[in-house]
Amino acid sequence: MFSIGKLSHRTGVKIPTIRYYEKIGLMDEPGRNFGNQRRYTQAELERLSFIKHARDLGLSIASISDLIRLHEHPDHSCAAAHTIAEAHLENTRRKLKKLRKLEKELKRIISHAHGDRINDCTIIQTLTDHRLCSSEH
Amino acid sequence: MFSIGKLSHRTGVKIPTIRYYEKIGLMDEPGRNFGNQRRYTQAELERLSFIKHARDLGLSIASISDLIRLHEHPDHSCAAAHTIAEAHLENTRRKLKKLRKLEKELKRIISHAHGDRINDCTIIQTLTDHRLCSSEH
DNA sequence: ATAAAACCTCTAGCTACTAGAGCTTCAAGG
DNA sequence: CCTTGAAGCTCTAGTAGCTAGAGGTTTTAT
Repeated sequence: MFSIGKLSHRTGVKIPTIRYYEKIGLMDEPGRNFGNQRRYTQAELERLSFIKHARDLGLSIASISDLIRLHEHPDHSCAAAHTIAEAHLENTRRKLKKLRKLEKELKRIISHAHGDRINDCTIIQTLTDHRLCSSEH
Repeated sequence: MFSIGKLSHRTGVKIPTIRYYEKIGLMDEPGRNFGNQRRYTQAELERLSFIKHARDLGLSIASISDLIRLHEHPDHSCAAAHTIAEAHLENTRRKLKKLRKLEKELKRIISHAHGDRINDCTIIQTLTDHRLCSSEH
């Protein structure tokens, strides 16, 4: 049995976050001791690790919720889990693509590659006038 | 003079968002016509374009607010604008780095590269047990 | 016995919007 | 001039995923 503090320490999930997960139903309500403090089982620790791990990988709470539901069905469909993960990978790739573009554009703006003089504050100029941008974004 | 609808159309910023920007002070309160409807000037259109562009590049409202303040000071410091942009580029790069790691890890989990059998639902397994991960994340 | 650390609940705040209700004003056609 | 539909108005509440703070109780260690 773990106190919420121990659980937090073991998983790296902050205490208020654990209580928040409980509130939104991502974690089940744990048992309580005589003083009304939460006591967690090993299974609950594992559940929280799962959540933490998935969050670290960028999955939304909704997706994690789905995964947990799949996990709890003894005849759970791996294909469905696969689909969720693939969708998230796709999502991650889209974000990557966008970020790469942004990085490029920011780099260009900062290095005032398109200007002649140094001190015209090309940063503000470029931001004001979209036509000064090299590419769509 | 532009109505809020025209402004929205020209900049690509949604009407409720424009009103939101006004509420938080990012856009100044515009003039009104006799029927109490907002009328925007060319300068206000440019301001909104600036904001839109900066948001598209991923800058936070707070940073944009800072940039606008710099912009409004006639003796504005380009160095300060540079600093804000650089900080944001740094930020973007950090995110990129993290996303790249996530993508790699997701790909690995999905292709169950580490498992032998196909149908153990390695996705859920791996998520439950961090030790099955290849790298830190 | 006492003091500090850990726990409890509850509310409100954060970012950056978005949606909806219920109302008023504007612009164009008849 | 009147009507009708589009566009505008304000206000509140909701979204994701937490985080912070107030004000109280329980546990733990000395």
